[in-house]
Amino acid sequence: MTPSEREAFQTAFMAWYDEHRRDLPWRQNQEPYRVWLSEIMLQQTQVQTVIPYYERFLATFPTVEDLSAAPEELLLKTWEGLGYYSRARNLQKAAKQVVDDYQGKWPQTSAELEKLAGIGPYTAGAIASICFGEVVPAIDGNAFRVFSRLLKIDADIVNPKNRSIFYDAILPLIPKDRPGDFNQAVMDFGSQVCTAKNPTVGDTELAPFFRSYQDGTLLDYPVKTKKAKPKPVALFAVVIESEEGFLFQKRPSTGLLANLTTYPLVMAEDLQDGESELLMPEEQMTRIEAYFKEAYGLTLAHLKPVPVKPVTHVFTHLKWTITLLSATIAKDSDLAFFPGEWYSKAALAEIAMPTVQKKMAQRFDSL
DNA sequence: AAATCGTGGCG
DNA sequence: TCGCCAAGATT
Repeated sequence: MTPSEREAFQTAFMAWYDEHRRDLPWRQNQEPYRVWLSEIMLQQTQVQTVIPYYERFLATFPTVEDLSAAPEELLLKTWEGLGYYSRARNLQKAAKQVVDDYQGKWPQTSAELEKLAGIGPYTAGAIASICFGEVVPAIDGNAFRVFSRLLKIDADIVNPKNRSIFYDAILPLIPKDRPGDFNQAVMDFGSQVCTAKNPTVGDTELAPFFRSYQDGTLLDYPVKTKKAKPKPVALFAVVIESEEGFLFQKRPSTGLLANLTTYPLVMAEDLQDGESELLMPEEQMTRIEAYFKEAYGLTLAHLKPVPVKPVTHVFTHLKWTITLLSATIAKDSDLAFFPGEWYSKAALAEIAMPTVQKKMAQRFDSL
């Protein structure tokens, strides 16, 4: 873009923002704690989903000090259902960093912000520009879409190496007096006008600036390679009830659904010995009993299928199909080798369960 | 550097 | 039902 072109674009773009700017809870002021929290929640998550979580989280943890001192159980419970749970753990790590390493005063540059847990290049740019006026791009999916279409940038946005191409293209377009507004304008324009499907760029004053719109190639951008589809995984969930309540399993502290609680789960794959021979239902039940004995020292009784449809749940890279079983165990069973415990209905309300567990419970309760 | 890590909405 | 998408970061 020529300098005069660039200036015309900036003027039109900021004018669009001044007229169409969304009024969002995290835009009430520019306190870093509030902006940071919103940016973490908004990673890969839509505004509509985030709003109620944001309000609840702020009410529960009003300051960075409150968050740094929060019990993990309450932290996860407040995050329950939002997904990508490492965000919640990193949120508290970063809160502790701010309190302990920065004496409760937020670092004010994108470079320093990136040292905090869970803050990468996008989030650092967003906070630095919005809260501290740093002239730096905040390159998210919206930015990739808007600027690939504006400038007809052919670089594959999936390849991290290409991020610098966008960085270099966007940086000179940022008005030096309004970097935070510019980045937020990109988000609003990207999510309301320059959308993935049914974009309406042509209805705005910005249309003349969009090179891809001018030549009818708007929908050819951004260029991105396709992702692999979720890999199918078969599991069994064993619903075990006693006078103490239900037996729930706490997942490991790393990996999928880390630290969350579900019915005891067994991957069908872990029941096979050698080759991928399909097991008959009878044989599967026998092996599940053996598995509980070997892995946890627990003896299952009355193991049988629950007569409901299997529960399916799609993650980013996995598709779970879960067959529900029910069983009992002796009430004096030793749980020393089982990573979980009995939960009464009241106790269940206090702990964080992933959506897939809620689905399973709902399916089981539909009997 | 490719894989991992949730969930809800929409065509 | 399915594929794609939504304010990415971490390993």
